[in-house]
Amino acid sequence: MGRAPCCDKANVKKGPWSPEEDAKLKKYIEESGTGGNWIALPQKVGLKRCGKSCRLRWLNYLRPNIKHGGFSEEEENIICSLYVSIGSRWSIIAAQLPGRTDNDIKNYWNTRLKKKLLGKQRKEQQARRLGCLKQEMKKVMSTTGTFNMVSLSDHNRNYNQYVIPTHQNQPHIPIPMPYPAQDPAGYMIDNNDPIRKLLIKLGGRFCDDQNNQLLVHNDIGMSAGNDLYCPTLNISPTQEQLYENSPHLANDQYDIDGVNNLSMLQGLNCYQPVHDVDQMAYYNSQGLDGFYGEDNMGNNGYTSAGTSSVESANWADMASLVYTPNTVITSDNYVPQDCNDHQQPGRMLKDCHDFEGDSSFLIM
DNA sequence: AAAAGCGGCAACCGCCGATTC
DNA sequence: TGAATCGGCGGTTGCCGCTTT
Repeated sequence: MGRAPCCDKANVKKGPWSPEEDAKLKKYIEESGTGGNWIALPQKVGLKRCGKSCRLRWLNYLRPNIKHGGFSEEEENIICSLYVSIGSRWSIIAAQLPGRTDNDIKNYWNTRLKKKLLGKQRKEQQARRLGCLKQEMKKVMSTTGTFNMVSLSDHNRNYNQYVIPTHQNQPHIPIPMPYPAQDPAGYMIDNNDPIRKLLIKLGGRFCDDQNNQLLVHNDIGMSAGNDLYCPTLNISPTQEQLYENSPHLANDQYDIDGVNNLSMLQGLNCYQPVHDVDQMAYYNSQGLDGFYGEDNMGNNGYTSAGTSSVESANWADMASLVYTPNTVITSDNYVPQDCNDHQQPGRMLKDCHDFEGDSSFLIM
């Protein structure tokens, strides 16, 4: 048996709200409240609207202290940081930005931030390719004394195989972003950082929380963002042990069946906040290689549906902006737990192929 | 000047969990 | 206990205004 509709669709007005409707709804709610029943509200107010529509209008537009547009740089940073950490949980992100609605943030991300990030990525990639092309031309000229397009394309093809890894060749092992190593003046989050607090609340732990490093064993099929794990130990706790360490995982509102919790936590590991959008792109200058270029499906940066790669970017794609496999392991980001010595300072993370398929990860 | 294309954003849709009966 | 109902959420749609051709 299907679910009954919340309202009589035939007698309900749709589309943009008129100022009169806004005024009616606002006046009623300010004087009488919602009464805890949105479905019955339109009739009381005298509106031919669906209750859900009233709720949405109130929450997204009419309620007091709503801010529209003009996102500050700080707000952008928070959105980006949280997006790569917890994905498209707009209501949670909105809760960290007073006056902002989840709808606003979602729209802002989809129309501005996503493109801003990927657009910068593409520019850098093009500049890099151009530089390499020039180098190759010089090299060919200096060795052969002459130059033709055939030799260039041969060189360039080899070069591309190295520089632009296909999805198939990309290792699936991210690493803590080496902020202190690469940026000594880097942004260090302290215990009062609101994002840190939020992520801890959601079940994450930080590497400086040394007494409470939390290992999560993911033996459940990985979904979006499944690349995000930091292999650490060969022995992983059971889910019961996990919940024992972190009971809120077992009973908070996000714990649906264990799968969601863990997939959510996959985005929380190695969490580092970003200063700004530019910095995100900077630290991941190779994170989207192949994204705009020809991928191993021969899509030339476009999906078969004709959607641009910008549009098809998903949570995992964005997360890859933060966790780059080409990160060099340093003494600062080296995870001390034994990984059969695969993670050694001086090695690049992409060399740690043996860990593909390992399903343990550490919340850093 | 008009048509086409594009981007931004408000609003809708449908699913899911919680609550009520 | 399970069906009905509601609230909340994220994804998607479609309108509208601006820009480009």
